[in-house]
Amino acid sequence: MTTLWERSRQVAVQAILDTAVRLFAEQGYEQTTIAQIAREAGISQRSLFRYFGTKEDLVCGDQEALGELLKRTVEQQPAGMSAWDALRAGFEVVLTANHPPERALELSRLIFETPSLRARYIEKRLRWQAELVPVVRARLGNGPGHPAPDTQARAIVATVFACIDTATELWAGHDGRIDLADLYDQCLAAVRNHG
Amino acid sequence: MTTLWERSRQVAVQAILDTAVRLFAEQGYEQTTIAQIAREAGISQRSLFRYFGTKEDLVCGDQEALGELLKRTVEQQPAGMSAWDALRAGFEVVLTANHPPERALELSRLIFETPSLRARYIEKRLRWQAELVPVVRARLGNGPGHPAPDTQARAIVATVFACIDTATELWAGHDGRIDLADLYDQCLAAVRNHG
DNA sequence: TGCCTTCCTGGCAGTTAATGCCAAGTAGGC
DNA sequence: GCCTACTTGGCATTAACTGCCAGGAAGGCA
Repeated sequence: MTTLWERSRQVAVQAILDTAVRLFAEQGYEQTTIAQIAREAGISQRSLFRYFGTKEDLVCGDQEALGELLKRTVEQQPAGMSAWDALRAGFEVVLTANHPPERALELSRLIFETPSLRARYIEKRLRWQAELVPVVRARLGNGPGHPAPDTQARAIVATVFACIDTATELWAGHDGRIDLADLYDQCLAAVRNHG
Repeated sequence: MTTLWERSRQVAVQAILDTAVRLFAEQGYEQTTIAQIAREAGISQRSLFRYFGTKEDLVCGDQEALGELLKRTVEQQPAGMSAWDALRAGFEVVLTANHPPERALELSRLIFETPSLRARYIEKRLRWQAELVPVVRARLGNGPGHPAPDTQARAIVATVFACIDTATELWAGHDGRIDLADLYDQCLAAVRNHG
């Protein structure tokens, strides 16, 4: 059994992560080098790259797990529920499963104020966005005219993520004082309510 | 007058661009090095970096000009026009001002299949998005209840770009056989038409 | 306890993108 | 024909990665 290895690996990952996030917050992402993180975390540069494939993964590495959770949650919503409501439910679950709010806020700020990081983050997200499309498509086709369900599903997923992104940016801008789910609802309402 | 300089610069830029895009198409983006492009274009590596700040700019470098055009076009739409229609008009203008379709298709495919390129592209797009928000906000406030116009404007802009992105990806996937503007309209309809 | 397999770790060298610096060249004004 | 402005290319350097190899620790087995 590799239990000990796994456990010490977890500890190491957490220690590196804490060091990295602290340094990023102190001196900015671009100004912090891998060498410095490795030194302060007491690990070799080479091993750091084995834990985290890239520097960006230090910030947005665990997005994959959240993407998986989102997909599963949306799938498990009752069959009658609309695609929009199912996605909204999934978003809610991911929110509660995420980092503690303080840390999430710190990470969000870092991502939003570092253009290259933000772009990478969105790019990663786009990958699991694609996996969500078939799940959403399964909830369409009820309406009378349902032209090009694939196009429809992609557009819906893309829009939901655009709103999540916008809401998160506003949330970080307000230092987390406004409820994130409320902001998301406002964004979606601005888009879907015809004026 | 720096006319001669400007002109020879234009020529040089085009020659480098052609070389780069050809090599990217032949052997892929990651597999092509700056050294190779410089060598085949008959220019020093140092100068190449002066023409194009980064390797990514060889592919999505002229996006800035399009962003400017988009913003100006949206601004100049008649005052009564809704934000959605103004953005749609801007999109249309950008489409016609873009590369010839064949080249645009090649570039789009390259961007969508190369993660680092796509990230860079997103990063650039996020910048115009931010600049468009005040322009769009100026077209709101007409409705009866207009809560948080900033949130509203951001959500609208983000959604429009999400639909542009989705439409472009579908367009590239269909080898440009389906009209891009039509795809965009379908995406937006899927989002805004309550079912 | 001693050996062996397996996996992890660190160091070293090398690649690639990107930046700063400085010397050499070239266009245009006087 | 000189002087200034601007460009170009070569050199050195940095930072993110990657491949390779030697050394070491964990766990199984006699």
